[in-house]
Amino acid sequence: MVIDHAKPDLLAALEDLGQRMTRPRVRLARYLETKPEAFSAEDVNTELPSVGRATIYRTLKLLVEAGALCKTAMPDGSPLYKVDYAVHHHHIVCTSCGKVDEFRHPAVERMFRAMRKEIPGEIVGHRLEVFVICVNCKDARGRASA
Amino acid sequence: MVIDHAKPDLLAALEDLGQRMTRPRVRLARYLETKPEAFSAEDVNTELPSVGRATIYRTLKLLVEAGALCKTAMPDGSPLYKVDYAVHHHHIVCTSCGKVDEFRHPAVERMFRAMRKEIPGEIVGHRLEVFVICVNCKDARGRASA
DNA sequence: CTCATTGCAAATGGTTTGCATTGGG
DNA sequence: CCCAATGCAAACCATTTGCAATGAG
Repeated sequence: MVIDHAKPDLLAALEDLGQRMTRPRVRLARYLETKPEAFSAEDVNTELPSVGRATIYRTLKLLVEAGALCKTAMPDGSPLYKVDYAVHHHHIVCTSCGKVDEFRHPAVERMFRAMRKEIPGEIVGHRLEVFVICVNCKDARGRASA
Repeated sequence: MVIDHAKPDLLAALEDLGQRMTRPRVRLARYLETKPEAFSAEDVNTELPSVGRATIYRTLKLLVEAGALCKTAMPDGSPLYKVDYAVHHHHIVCTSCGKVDEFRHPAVERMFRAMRKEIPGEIVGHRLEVFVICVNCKDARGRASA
């Protein structure tokens, strides 16, 4: 059910939006494509000092609009970005290490179909996140307290 | 499926947490109990000038911990509070007027049960919001463009 | 009385903006 | 060339915090 990674193409996504291929954007795209894990805007700002903070925020927003990146959030609401590997999915966020996995499950689609029929008004979107302590973090705890 | 309102008791919730019943807290609780709709912390700060901003933020946090208030968010992530009327539920947020309804649906519980079996790691929480254009807003649009 | 709580005002921190400069097409 | 895009620094703004004064138990 957890979805395997596929190759993203962030530059193509920007091109689709009719955006110019500037040097900072290419740098950002290349950098993000190497990132298997979720990250915050500030992470990028720290790890990619050759691109200005404003450009990072502006480009992340573009990439989310383009559907190449998705924006989740920790339980406290602080935003988390992740390169988008699957068409339609939701997120499993480890509250301990911040790792984000994508998942898809028939029960989820079933649920939304059922709700669509019964909720008054027009459904325009949704947000679904599952918070976990991932197996790695769980193991680490076991070891620490042993 | 949309849940009907019942009477909340915010003061009791604070008492359960072993908190003192101070004047500002009583004022806040009374005020919130009259609010049928969702609100932001800043809304309260504006509409209840007799209570300091810091106390408002501190008390809202307490009430969320106590389970008397729940914290949702708009699609852009800006937080929204709402008096909690049902035991376990999720939210339908109108992106046009900000109205928040509570709902509960067997398909939702089924979905989480199914996921619990298949997700690696221990599930510690979740977030589910459905964004809609509510019937009122839809009507208003129809009238405007007619 | 004592210590939790308050309220102010200042600090914080992530995000956005104004504007002169740069560089892609 | 021209205008979109950049980068810096300042502005923003919701939220948090330090601390002296207050008041609940």
